[in-house]
Amino acid sequence: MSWTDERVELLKKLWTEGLSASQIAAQLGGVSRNAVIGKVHRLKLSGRAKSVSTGAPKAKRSAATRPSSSRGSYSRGGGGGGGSTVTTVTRTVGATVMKTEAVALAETDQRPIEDVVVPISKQLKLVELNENTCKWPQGDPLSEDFHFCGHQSEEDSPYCKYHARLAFQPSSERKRTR
DNA sequence: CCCTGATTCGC
DNA sequence: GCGAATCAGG
Repeated sequence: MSWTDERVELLKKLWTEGLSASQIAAQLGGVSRNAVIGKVHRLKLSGRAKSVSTGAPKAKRSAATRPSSSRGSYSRGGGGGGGSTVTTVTRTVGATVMKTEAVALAETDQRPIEDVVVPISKQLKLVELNENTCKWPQGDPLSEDFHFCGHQSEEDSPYCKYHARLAFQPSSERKRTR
């Protein structure tokens, strides 16, 4: 996956909105959170809402300790999560703000899709969408290549583990209060 | 252990 | 330029 102009714009937008790197990575699809962070740095828009303390820089990164081998694949797996079944996607297309609501059922019955979901053509590449299929939308709902995650989801969750935590977790906001 | 961003460096 | 590996922290 390359960084097209559109993808970069979305990256900037989401980053500015305060989404985490992993969230953005999932939204963009096809890239890891590291890729997102790396791109963010290259675009020189790391700071965000954070204030950088001036006067006491603690840059002590020593890459000399990094092993020169051991390159592997990046994969994640597991299960868990569960709760909400409604996903709201808000995208800005040109000068028009589109809001798409996708209702997904985790039961043995899923019909409401044909009524509420995606204003585009039919179900297009709407895979099978079983109760064990992750229903996380990927891509632009207005585009032909719009599709769903489709990965195996837990029986109690409409999403796979990765998307599940992205869907209902305040992320950074959940930092413990003390 | 889960996550977050930051940095370095081989490609 | 890209992103995996790694670090440092919550």
